[in-house]
Amino acid sequence: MRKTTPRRDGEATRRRLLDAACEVFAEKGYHGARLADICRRAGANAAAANYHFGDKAGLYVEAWRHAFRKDMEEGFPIPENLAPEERFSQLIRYLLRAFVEKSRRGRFTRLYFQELANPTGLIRDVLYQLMEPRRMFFLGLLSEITGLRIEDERLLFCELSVINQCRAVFTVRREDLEYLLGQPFSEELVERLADHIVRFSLAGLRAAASFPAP
Amino acid sequence: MRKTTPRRDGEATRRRLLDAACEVFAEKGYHGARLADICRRAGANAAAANYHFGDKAGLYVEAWRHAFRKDMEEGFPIPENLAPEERFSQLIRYLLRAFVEKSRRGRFTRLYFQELANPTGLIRDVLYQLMEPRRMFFLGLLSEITGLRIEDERLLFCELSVINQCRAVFTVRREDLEYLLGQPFSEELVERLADHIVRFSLAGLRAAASFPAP
Amino acid sequence: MRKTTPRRDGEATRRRLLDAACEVFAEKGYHGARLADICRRAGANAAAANYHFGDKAGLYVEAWRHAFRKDMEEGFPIPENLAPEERFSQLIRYLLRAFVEKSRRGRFTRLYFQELANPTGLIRDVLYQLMEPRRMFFLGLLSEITGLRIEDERLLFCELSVINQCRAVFTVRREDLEYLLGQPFSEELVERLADHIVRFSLAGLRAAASFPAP
Amino acid sequence: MRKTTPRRDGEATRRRLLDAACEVFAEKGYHGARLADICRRAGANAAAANYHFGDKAGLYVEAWRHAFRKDMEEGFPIPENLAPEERFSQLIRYLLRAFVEKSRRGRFTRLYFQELANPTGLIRDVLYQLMEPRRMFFLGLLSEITGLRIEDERLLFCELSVINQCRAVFTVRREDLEYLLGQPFSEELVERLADHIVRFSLAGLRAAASFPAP
DNA sequence: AATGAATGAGCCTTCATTCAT
DNA sequence: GATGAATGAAGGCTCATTCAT
Repeated sequence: MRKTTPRRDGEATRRRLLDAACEVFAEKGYHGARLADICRRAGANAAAANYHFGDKAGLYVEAWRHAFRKDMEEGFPIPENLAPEERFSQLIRYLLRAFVEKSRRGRFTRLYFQELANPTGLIRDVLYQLMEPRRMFFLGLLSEITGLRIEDERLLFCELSVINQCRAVFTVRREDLEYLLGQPFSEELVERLADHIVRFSLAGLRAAASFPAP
Repeated sequence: MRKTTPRRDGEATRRRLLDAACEVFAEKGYHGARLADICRRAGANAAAANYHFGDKAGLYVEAWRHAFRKDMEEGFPIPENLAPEERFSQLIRYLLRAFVEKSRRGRFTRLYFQELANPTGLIRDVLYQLMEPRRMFFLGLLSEITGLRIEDERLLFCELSVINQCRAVFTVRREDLEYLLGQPFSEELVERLADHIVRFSLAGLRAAASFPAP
Repeated sequence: MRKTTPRRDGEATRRRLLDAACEVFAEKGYHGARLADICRRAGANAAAANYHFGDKAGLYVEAWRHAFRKDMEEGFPIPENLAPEERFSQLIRYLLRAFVEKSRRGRFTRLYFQELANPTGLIRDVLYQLMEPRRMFFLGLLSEITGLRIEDERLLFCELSVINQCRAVFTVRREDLEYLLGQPFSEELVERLADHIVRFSLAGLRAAASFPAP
Repeated sequence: MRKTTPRRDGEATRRRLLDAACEVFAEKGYHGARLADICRRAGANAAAANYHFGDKAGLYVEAWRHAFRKDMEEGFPIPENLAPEERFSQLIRYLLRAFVEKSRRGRFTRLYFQELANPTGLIRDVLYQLMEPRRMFFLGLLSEITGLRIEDERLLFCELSVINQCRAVFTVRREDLEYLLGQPFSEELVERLADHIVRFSLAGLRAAASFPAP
């Protein structure tokens, strides 16, 4: 059900701006993005962004919230009754597929990795606070697999190892990836890469867990 | 053999510019770096960079060559008679230490990871051609460990997995890293992280190798 | 008699806008004042000012009329049976106190001196025509004291001398005043300054009167 | 004597910019002045100001220094062997004449009163520190005349009274002045006004001095 | 009567680049 | 060989104003 009368179309413009901002920020990063581009893509005046969001930084933060909110509503579509390794496997696939998808969720994930690659510091609060549940979900999963406690440095190292393997797919230019792998980019390639990361990481996790704590 | 009389001290200025460029590009990335900063740090006029290298892109490419050349002359200081796993271990440590070091080699490594994080496309040739021997050295090592051939997709995936684990240290902001790991940054932390990556990756490599080819 | 039914509460909004405009214009001057600030302070939409008054200049003129009307209704609360020197003394004190007061009259006086400091030319008519009675009152007082006729250049010079001594209090930044006088601002300070201006000016008036006309 | 080779004409441009800045700032005040106007009037590119002075604020400060330096070099051309009242008289005339003059000194004085009318806070240091000798000169003169010590509040009040009488001439619009005085502006008018201020003030000074300290 | 939304003109500033010396 | 000087393009932002409802 929609509102009977979406107050004029301010809401619509705002949304178009946010959508455009997500796309452009995800594509070019914060500094690379041009406010004019975003407004043009949203079919709005160059001052529209400032009207709705105060300034570029404000738009960036709201774009994050926008992308994140949509994403969170969906949640991880992972059955809870599976073995942790299987859930891990599905999670990795889920993450990597987001890269290929043109969906809103893909956009969010790219936005996320852009911020990781070039931190602006603008959304530290949003990033940390809103990501915390996701991160805890992920750490919990790793904890189940390894038997290590969440505070254990070894577990946190593992988190880094897994996450950073995934990051590559989002931050390397497609043509560089193609060069490195010696084949054209394809959805199947991403699937096989996801398989690899799962195998590689599950073995790594076990090895890390079997090692004595520092 | 050198030229008998390097014209005036143009050579010296040029070198200072290259050194400064390496530092600044490594620190801020291509787009974040300001030509004026580089020239100031080199103790040269703001127009010096353009005079010597044509434009910003030219300076960037030459800075790469400069950093790379210096780095290559030194080569990997890894004894060849060790077991491949041990050489792998030393290599990872060598890479990560470069992050902490203020040395020229540290600068190069940071430059490298900056380009990975924000590819400019400007140094594709330099990157690929000049990196090839390094990359082959690394792939050869992985091949020795896994028994997989260099063309094998599984091996290339492994390369990605290992490299990208190392990338984090260079591209994540120090404060974010401290947040994620829940402890202050220190050289010892980097050492333990290197240990982790070695263990995690060696297990991952074995797992990847034991899997049937696609 | 009022209109029986002031259309809706348009009248109320209009008045709130005028009040807010007086305050902000008095505080920041014409160019320093932001239409948005005024509307916000009036609890109205940013377009309200233009709706009611056409544009910024229109609002300014009306704000003047508004402030002035209120002020005039009250009139100078100075007993007419006192000696002219005593009335002069009370008038000066009355003016300077307006600076300290948060009252409507204080607001008007600040508005007035703002216009003197940075003439906009927008309210020349209002300023001259509406101020004329006040000015005549003041000139009459000076005439009584000096015995000079109102058209006498010497009297007009005296008017300038007295008025401009008062201006300082309104147009100098409080911290500058504190610097110049070497003491913190206080109501007592203003009282003593008023005393000084009265003494200084009465002596000056006499001297001016005793001088031969040019 | 000039430098043999004024390095290119950078110095010249810089001076033209400063001259233009003095004029425009003196005319419109800091906020009213447009950087573009200044550069255009100096026959320079719109970015030239930023090249030479960093930003608008920097240009403003330097314009002050520029105007002030020239002014200071000349100094007050007042014979020291005259009676204090006579020196006072000459000083007041000197100040007011500056308004009429199109000379550099006139420009400086207008700049000064602009800042008084609309303090930017940017040149507080310049204003206070560099003005201090002038102010001390003036206070010393008032002290000689009144016999009051420089710290005496009564003397400081007198300073305000005299200075603020002079301010009017600089901050009131010429047409307003003509309206108030009922005659066209002329150099002779300014001379007579100066005479008046001298007489008015000397009487006021004596009166203030004869009054008991608070 | 009043407002949310949108716009466009104009401003300051940054930065790579060019030119004359 | 090197530089001081200067420039133009472009970006973000502010603010009064207008439009449709």
